[in-house]
Amino acid sequence: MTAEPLAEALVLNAFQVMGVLTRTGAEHDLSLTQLRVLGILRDRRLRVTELAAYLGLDKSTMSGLIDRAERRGLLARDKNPDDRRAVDVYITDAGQQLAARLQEQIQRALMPMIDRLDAAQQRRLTELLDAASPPDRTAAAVLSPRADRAG
Amino acid sequence: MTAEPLAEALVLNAFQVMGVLTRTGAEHDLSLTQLRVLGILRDRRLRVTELAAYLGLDKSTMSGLIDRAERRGLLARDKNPDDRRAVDVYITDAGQQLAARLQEQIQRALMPMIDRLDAAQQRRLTELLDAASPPDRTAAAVLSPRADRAG
DNA sequence: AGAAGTAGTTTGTAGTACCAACTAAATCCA
DNA sequence: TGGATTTAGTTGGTACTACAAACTACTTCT
Repeated sequence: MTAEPLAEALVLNAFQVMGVLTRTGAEHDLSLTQLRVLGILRDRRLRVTELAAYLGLDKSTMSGLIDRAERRGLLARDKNPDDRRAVDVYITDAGQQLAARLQEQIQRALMPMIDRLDAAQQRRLTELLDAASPPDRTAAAVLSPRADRAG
Repeated sequence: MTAEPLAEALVLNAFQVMGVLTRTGAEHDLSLTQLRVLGILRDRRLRVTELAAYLGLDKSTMSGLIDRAERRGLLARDKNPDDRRAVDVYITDAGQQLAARLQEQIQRALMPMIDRLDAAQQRRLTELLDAASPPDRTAAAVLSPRADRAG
């Protein structure tokens, strides 16, 4: 009782969307985190620590995450020429292709939800979600590159 | 291009909400999954396999999850009297209290998002999210008990 | 130049999640 | 009825995720 119904709806909705992301990732043997990494690096080259900051993870966690993605040929490391302690991480062509395929697939998988609304409702929902979103740059891009610039 | 902006908004929003849930859970040493288990069992007593089905997890995963929650005194097991192969899982008083506290905390943590909208917008967003949600009973309750009955 | 700080990796531990193999109990069927 | 099959749950093995602490290499500060 007195439960904030919008909070309820947001949480329920988030679980549904995360379910889509998790299942889509799983089809390609990617965890949610790996999905985010791929999405973030789609249009950026970042240092290990920057990447960790985007994801809110420890740098030691990033090391392993990058190792495994690198072994799969999705990401690669480069020594940073300006600061020789630093390591830049970037997405490979194979990673780029996979990211594009994931984007399509995620959009397709979200269509059942989207199609329950007519065009006007879709526009309105988009507006309201955008309005509710704090301008938070740690919220990772997962679909289009630059998604997190929109906030 | 041709990127579905609503898909984008839904994903971004989902990450923001999941961030809140993850952080709130972490404050109490609960993973997202444990959070969901607690939410689901708030008003239900389920067998291990039913619980696994709700969460989309393997029953062997459930065993471990329940073990750890039981060790912490949040859940308990009971032999099912009707089917002696089956094991019922239920929430303890301590678990119930923790779940209530989590609900409050999650709602509070979502307020920054909610407060960006005025009352009419909040109502509208709730309606649209509900309208977009497929009537999916595997989408778990996390806040109020019975959240998943609303769909 | 030496001290302090920063970037990233490595190591160790715990939790999550799967699959395959197993035990115990229920159901099927013949 | 009584053995074969199916179902419920646990156990054991493996891989990934994540953190903290310790460590190396490099940079920056004084």
